[in-house]
Amino acid sequence: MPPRLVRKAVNAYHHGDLRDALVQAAFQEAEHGGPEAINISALAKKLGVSQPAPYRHFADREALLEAVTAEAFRQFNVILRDLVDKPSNQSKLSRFAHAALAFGLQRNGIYRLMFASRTMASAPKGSELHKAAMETLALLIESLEVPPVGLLRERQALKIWASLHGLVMLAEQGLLTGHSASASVEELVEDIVTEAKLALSEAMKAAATREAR
Amino acid sequence: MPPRLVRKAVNAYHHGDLRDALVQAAFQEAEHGGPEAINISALAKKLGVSQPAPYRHFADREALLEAVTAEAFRQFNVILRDLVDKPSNQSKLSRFAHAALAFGLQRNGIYRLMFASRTMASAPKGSELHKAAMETLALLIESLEVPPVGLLRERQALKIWASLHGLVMLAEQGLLTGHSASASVEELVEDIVTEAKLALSEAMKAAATREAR
DNA sequence: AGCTGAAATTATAGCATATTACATTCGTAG
DNA sequence: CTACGAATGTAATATGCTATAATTTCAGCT
Repeated sequence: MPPRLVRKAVNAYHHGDLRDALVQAAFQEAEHGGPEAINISALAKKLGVSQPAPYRHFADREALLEAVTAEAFRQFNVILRDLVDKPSNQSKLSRFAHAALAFGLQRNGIYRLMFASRTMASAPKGSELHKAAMETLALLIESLEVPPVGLLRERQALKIWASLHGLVMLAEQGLLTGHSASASVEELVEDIVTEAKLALSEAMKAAATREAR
Repeated sequence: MPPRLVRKAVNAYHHGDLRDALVQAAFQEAEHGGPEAINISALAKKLGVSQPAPYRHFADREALLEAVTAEAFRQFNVILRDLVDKPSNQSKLSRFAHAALAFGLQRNGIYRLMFASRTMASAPKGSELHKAAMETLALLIESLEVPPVGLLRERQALKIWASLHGLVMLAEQGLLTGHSASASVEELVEDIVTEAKLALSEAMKAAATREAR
């Protein structure tokens, strides 16, 4: 990220830092209504500038969404980083999982922007956005608290990530309320964590055995 | 579904069965470009009717999407049903998983319509759409090939569904390509199936023990 | 033959994205 | 301290899509 100079200029004509204001305002909109709720015209009106003004800072709507998504990942990663670093009697993985779930469910609009819009999908592999998402994965891997053994950790992490992400998505879509009284999402997450730990230790054992041959 | 009478009338003014034609055409569009690609005006032009004509059959764009999504679930369920019924030397679950993954990746646009658009999320619990989705879950449960023990099957099924779904979504978003040469999606699915079977048999054993006390 | 309702049509409103041409301000080099 | 160019804003406008209103066409019934 280029460290965009923040200008203090507060006068009628020049906004001062429209770019940042747009990202913040768009973030708020997405928080409630998801990606669809981000409306350039409405944002411009809200910030007291003309409709075309935002286009001075973003090539198109998609570019704004990209910036907002990057900001979202930054916030998400900060939450997870704090949580992985903080000592606790629960396992790091368990805390990671529940935090990710909570974020996904409570900050639903933002989550969809991050993981269920075309924005991420069209972000090239080396982009800031993609790197931010990979940072999330790195945090998950760290939360596994096992030494690197080949690609084993990465692989387990991907499966856990998929599980958690899928759970959030299905819950959002109202698809978890199976036939009768079904398990709560929280219980399912706890299950996932437990099973993942089991699978991980099994895999580590197997790897150690192969090593010792 | 009411069995909508299909009118043969083929004349310049009345289309004959515009409703169905719209659903089919919209399905095709979604297949390539996803939900966003469904454009009422364009569909009308393509089918040779005026722009407002579709509104005779669908209250708004969302209603059309809903119908297309229902059709998508119908097709998905047919595929899965065939596959679960057909005898094979692989496990039903394994075939289910790979088929679901293939559908999700190859028929990406349709899959997003089904699982990653607001359409499903806003479908009420008793709606045709919701029931169609629950049918998918029922098929997954069936593919587990275990007797019903409390809500154990359902719970496991939900976790597997979440894993598979999450995997498809992450793959679509280009988020599975971890650091170095990462595992292929197919391998991850196979892992998931294996771990699920293990967890399931463990859970069954535990349940049997509780029972015997 | 004429009535009626379903299914179209034409015309039009409204809104959002985006572009173009013009205006204003800011920082800075002379 | 002033002139100038880059940055940032405005006004006006084109385009595209959703949606509604008023009107027309046509098939089937009586």
